[in-house]
Amino acid sequence: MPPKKKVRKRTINSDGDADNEVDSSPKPSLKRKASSSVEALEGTSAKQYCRWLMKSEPESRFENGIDVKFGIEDLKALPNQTSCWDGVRNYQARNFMCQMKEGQLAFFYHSNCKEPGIVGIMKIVKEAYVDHTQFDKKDVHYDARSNPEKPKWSMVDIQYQRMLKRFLPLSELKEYHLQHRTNGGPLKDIMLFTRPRLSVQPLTTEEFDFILSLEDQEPL
DNA sequence: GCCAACGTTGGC
DNA sequence: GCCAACGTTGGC
Repeated sequence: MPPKKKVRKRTINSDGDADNEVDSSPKPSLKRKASSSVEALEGTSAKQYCRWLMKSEPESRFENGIDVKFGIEDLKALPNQTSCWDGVRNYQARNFMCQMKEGQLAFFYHSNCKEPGIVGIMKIVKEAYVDHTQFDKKDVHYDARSNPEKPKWSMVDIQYQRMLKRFLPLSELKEYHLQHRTNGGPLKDIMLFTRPRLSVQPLTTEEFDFILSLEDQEPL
């Protein structure tokens, strides 16, 4: 088992079923099947997702008396700088995690904090497997409706890679997003703003590369 | 702490 | 299957 962490990951909800998707989003485009191909992943456009953005809270916040804080510094401090990304309780987010392949990269995003934004890069080191915290009554993300015979929730393991050369604030990403929406550009459809509450989201390589290039640019 | 957006639940 | 009520996310 990877380091046990209290990772922040979001959301509670329930129902559904185990491994086949269930995607409650009323949203038009994303309709996808559980695990399958990258192809299945993206609704209408032919975008390929092989990069990710994962949110976690770097500041203390107590849920049922348990601190859910888990920032990039916490990840860095773990043995192997590796952790499981447990606690995701949203079908869309789970389904995206199930699409992740070993070796792919993800941005570590700090949410619900003073300075929300992207702080670093991590790598998927273990593909989706059962999130044991769903059966742990003491865990913040315990899900009484999940059955061990048919677990509902999955997680992946991720490993710290590096910090970005500079912090990329949400506000700056938003400016680019708005700009690109008007004039065209790689961030015009980025889920960070089109699906603001999704805690695990895919990025196209264009989106990922553009964001990464910002670390060498002056802040807006 | 507020609150908008939106996902989930459950009555019908 | 609709939809109102409720709960959560997360920026501000």
